[in-house]
This record gives sequence, structure tokens and C-alpha cells, in this order.
Amino acid sequence: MSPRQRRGEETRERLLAAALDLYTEKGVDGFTMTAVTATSGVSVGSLYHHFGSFDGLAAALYARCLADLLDALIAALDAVPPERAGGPGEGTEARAAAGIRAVVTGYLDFTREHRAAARFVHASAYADFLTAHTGSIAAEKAPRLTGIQGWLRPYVEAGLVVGLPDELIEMLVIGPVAETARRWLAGAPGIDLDEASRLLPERIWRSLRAPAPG
Amino acid sequence: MSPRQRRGEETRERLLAAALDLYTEKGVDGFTMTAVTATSGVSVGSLYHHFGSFDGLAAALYARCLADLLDALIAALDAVPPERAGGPGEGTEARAAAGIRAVVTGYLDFTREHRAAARFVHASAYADFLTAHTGSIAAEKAPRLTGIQGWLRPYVEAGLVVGLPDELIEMLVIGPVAETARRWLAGAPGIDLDEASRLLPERIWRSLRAPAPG
DNA sequence: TGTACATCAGTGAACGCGCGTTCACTGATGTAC
DNA sequence: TGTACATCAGTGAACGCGCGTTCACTGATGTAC
Repeated sequence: MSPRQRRGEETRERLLAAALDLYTEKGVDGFTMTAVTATSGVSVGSLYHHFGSFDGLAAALYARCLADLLDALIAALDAVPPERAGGPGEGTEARAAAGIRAVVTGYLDFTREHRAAARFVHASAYADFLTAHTGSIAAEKAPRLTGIQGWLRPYVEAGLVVGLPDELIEMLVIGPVAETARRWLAGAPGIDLDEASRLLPERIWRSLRAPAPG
Repeated sequence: MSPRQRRGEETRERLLAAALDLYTEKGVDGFTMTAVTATSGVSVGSLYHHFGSFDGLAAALYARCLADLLDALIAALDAVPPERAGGPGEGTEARAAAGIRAVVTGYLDFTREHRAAARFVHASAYADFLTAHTGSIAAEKAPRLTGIQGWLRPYVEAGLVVGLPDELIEMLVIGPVAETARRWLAGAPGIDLDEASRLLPERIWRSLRAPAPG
């Protein structure tokens, strides 16, 4: 797990960076081991020493990009201010809505600012290397996802957010945002990230808000 | 465009069917021209005669699967009953909600019943063959999408559905559903299509419903 | 109805190419005493 | 502080393989007169 020598870490970084660059500039067809070793200047044997196979490198890159994306969402949630001491307590509907807004805009901001990473994550959804490296990817993903889900739980328990299964809540929040990001990344016309950031949070919040009691 | 001989049509069908089967059973890594010609029994030259290249065959398969999916949504919308003559007129909120429900459940039903086609469509989102065949794919997609958007327009104009750009409306409807389908197709645990069909339409409708005036 | 001919459909061997992987090896680093 | 040694890191030639594509060709079908 932990690197024993610093230069090893540098080599891994060079390989991952070259791989992401290549994917971004040449697409999946240009994403080959030959190209990665050529553009990174790292030897084939060294790649195998660190990642075991080309699929292993792809999986490591995916895990990192996904972790960066989820970390951006967590940071956005952490930046949601608590309610003022004199005002209504924490756990209010306004703060829940702010949290949803933070996740939605955080996702779209990440897409805009880390286009290459976002594209690699989205495009690899059905890649064969994922099924061969499920474990190491889940190890990066699961704890972060749990943290995000935990943020919302108090609001569900307080009856402010609809009590759906965690997976469906995730679909309602991430679905519209991921689809928007996907189309924007694919260059579809008529998709505007700023417009989406402005208009989607309110509508997504409405999909989650529990009906007023009575 | 139109086939001149019937046996040509049969050959195209055999190739497309073999390609989809292969993709389903072997994944993207097993989706090769060699494999398609081997399992279909059609010669390489014949494939080139009809599709021009292997990418051309992939694009044709994508266009067909996408058209089938959109046709299923259109059929679901067509099956939404008009309001009773004695009751409130067409263009009521209840009918708009029924239309959204029809699209959502229609998408999930298609995913369940045409798993191979649904998977191919979702997995090809960033495939290189798409950018090389944008035109022929748009020709299949655009008119169907326009029809679906047209269904909802009267409800937007009547002030029953929020007046967002068509693209964002599409994100709110298709986003959660497509994400659900994608995870289910990828075999993610905790995703239940029946549960999604039961619970998502109501929440998606809430995200689209215009606020009560005043 | 018959014949000539253009077009559509289909065949499969052969091609060069770049792929991912292996392996025997050298060099660098860290540690034990 | 110095030396021996195990481990980590890195090299690049060579391998076999299956890929997508081309091409010269034969056979089937439809049409004009």
C-alpha cells in the first residue's frame, strides 16, 4: 500500500497524469498502454511494477478521479453555514435546502473545473476494468458516500426530507446533475452549466422535500 | 437508404443482432468485428458492403436501440387516457402528472424488458463511433424527442409545469431514471427497478410542478 | 416469355499494425549490525 | 561511520495475438426491351 520510496510515488503520478491527459485528448481509442508509456516517458516494466496491468492503472485513475469528485461534494457540504445561534436551530428546512444546493452546484463546479477527471469518471461507467477492480474502487467510494448520506439523515429523521431509500435519494439528487454533466462533457448543444447551477437546485430540492404535515 | 433486395435486409438484421448479443455477453472488450462476423456467419466483406466499417455498424445499432427506447416512451405517453368528458378538461395537473409517470415507468420498463438494448445505449455515451456518425443518429433521435417535448408543452403554457428550458426539464425527468437504469444495468446492489417505478414518478413530478400561483 | 445486362449482395484470404504482457536484467534506496 | 545485503524501482527488447480493413472475385436479383 504505502510507497517505500519517493521516486516510486513520482512515477505513479507521472503515469496517472499522462493517462488522463491522453484520454482527454485522444479519447478511449487513444487510451492505450503504448501511448501512456510513450508520453509519460516511463518504461513498460515500471508501469507493471506499480500497477500490475494496464487495467490496474485505469482502475487506479478511476478511483482517484471519483474520490476527487466526492471530496469536492463533501467540501461543499462542509461549507454550508450552520444556522445562526439566535435564529432557528440546526436541522431546519432552509439548511437542508442549502445542503442540496451545495451538492448540486459542487458537482457542476467540479465538472467545469476538472473536466478531464469528470469525463473519465462518467465515461468509465461500464468499462471492463471496473468489474475486475471492484474492491479497491469501493474502498475509495464507500466511506465518502456514507459521509454525504449521513449529512442528510437528520433532516429525514426530522421529517423535512422524504423518507426514501438512500439509493433513490441519491438518484434524485445526482441523476439530473450527472446527466447534465454527461451531456455537457459530450459537447451536446443547449447545455449550460451555469444555467443548470442556477435552476436545478431549487427543483431538486422540491423533489426531496417532505409534504407539509396535515 | 432503402434496401433493394430483401436478403440484404436479412443480413443487416443478422449482423445487428449478433453485435448486440456479443456486447451483452462479452462486454465492450468482446465487441469486435472478428467476433461479430464469426457468430453471425456473415462474411467480413458483406459487413463492409452494408455498414461501411465496424464503427458504422456500431452506430447503426446505437441509433436503433435509442429509437426503440424513445418509441417506448412515446407509446407510454400515447396510452395516457384523456380526461373524462364530464370531468375537468384536458390539460389538467393530474394528466400532466400521469404523463410524467408514464415516461418514468416506461423508461424503467424498457430497461427491464430490453436489457441488452438499454445497456448498449447507456454504455455508448462517450463511444468514438458516436462523434463520427452524429448526423444519422440525430436523424433518429431528434423527431422522437421533439414529439415527447411537445406533449408536455401545453402544460407548461398552462402554468402547471415550471417554465424551464426543454433541456433542463429533460434532465429532471430522465436524470434520475437514467441513473437508476445505469446502476441496475451495471449490477449495483440496492437498486430495485420496481421500487423505483413506484416511488420516483411522484418525486419527479414534484420537481416539475409549478408553484401554486399567489 | 426470353435474354442481356447493370446493380446489389456476398465471399474469404491476405495485409500491416499496434496491442498488452513477459522477462532477464541493472540501478537506487533503505536498513541492520 | 562503514559495509553487506535485501528490497524497491526501473529498463526495453521480444513475444504472440487479434484487430479493422482491403480487394479481386463470384453469385443473386431485378429490370429493360
